[in-house]
Amino acid sequence: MPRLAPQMPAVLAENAFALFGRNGFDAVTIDEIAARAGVTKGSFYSHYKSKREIVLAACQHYYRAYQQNAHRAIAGLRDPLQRLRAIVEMSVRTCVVDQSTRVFTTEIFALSLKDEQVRSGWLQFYDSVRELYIGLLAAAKAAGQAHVDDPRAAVDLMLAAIEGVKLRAVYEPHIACPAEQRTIVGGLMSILQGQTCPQPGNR
Amino acid sequence: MPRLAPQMPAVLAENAFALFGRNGFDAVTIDEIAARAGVTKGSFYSHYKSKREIVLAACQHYYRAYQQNAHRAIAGLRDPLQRLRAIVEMSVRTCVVDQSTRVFTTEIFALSLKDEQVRSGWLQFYDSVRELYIGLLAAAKAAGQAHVDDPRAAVDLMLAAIEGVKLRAVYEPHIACPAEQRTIVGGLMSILQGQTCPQPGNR
DNA sequence: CGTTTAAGATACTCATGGGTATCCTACATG
DNA sequence: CATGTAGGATACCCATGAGTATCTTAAACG
Repeated sequence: MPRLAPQMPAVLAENAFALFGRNGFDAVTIDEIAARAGVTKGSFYSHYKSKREIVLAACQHYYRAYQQNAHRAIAGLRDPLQRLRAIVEMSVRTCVVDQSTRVFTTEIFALSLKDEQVRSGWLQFYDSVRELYIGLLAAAKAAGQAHVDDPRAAVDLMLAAIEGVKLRAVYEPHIACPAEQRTIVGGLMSILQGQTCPQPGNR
Repeated sequence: MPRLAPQMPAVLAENAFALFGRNGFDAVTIDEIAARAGVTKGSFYSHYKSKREIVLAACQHYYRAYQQNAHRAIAGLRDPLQRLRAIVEMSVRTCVVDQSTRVFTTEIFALSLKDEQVRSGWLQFYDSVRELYIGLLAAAKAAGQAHVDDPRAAVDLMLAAIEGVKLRAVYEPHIACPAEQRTIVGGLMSILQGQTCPQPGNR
């Protein structure tokens, strides 16, 4: 084992993620990824054996970062409804407001239409997120803070709405402003809680 | 003006749409589009001057088809709530169930991240759809069939949910089954009507 | 202190596909 | 019936970027 490089695969994956999130998968070349990580194409291929592999690695990088954010967001909170709201707010903040995340996930959708492994990776990630939400919602319901019949259906619909809002943000960047964010979080929470639906400004 | 070809641009656009909806923009070559329309690349370029132009034409083709479907769906109906429900059902049917539409719109999202004209075209389309929904919802509200405070916000959230459901359908094809469709339509309607939220099976 | 080994650099190959140059052909017109 | 014109066909160019072959270098190890 020669020089300095056990962390090189991770460094490449991070840089690939950053570039993919700015320009999309196709527009980013191996040379760019390698250059951004401070190496050349030759050594890139001694860590990853194809472009597809670095794409998969970048996806894993994203999934891990999301999970960390999620658990950090609810770490200090005890109240079930507060925990639910905190994670919804975190999702809106990172998924909707951050341009790079929007681009990256949009690319994942496009690619997963053609690549089974990308698709199954996303599905696994999505399932874990869904289960997390269902658990939080069930706890809120048990505490009498939500009145929805079928937590699973409510979570599915709410997650769908988040994805849709994310797409809309591509076209209407004003969604990123705090007031809009609050409206969105309110609408999403009302889907989860199962009462008075999208009425802006229900805190 | 020589032979038979005033309809050639439209023929090319239709065939391009079909291929794009199956394989995505990048994977489809000009040769394929031309061949499917019964001509060769040379004559393709006498109708469209770049690949980008045929993509834009295919988008217009899609937008027009959607509008036609929408107005056909509500043509014979008088009751405001029925009209609203009919168009939601149509959207779920064509957007969520049809694989080709899913692929095509996903590609539009990915491309509009990079192409201003694609983005503004979609935005215009989206606005017209939104206004249509808002009008229908306002009518339903006036008839006492919906109780939402802000129809615009409700429509935005509902449309976001449709987009999200469409993406989910890529990963979970069982969404296409009639029972799931009914659940989804029910959830979407409850967002619009502004009462008891996602409870499966509310007709 | 040489030998091994793998990270890294350099310089290629080569398939792909968008775009173009050019020729052909049929129809409309005078 | 000649001629101009535009749709259509054929053959080509060429930029791009993934992947590879091969050389170099420095750390680890006996």
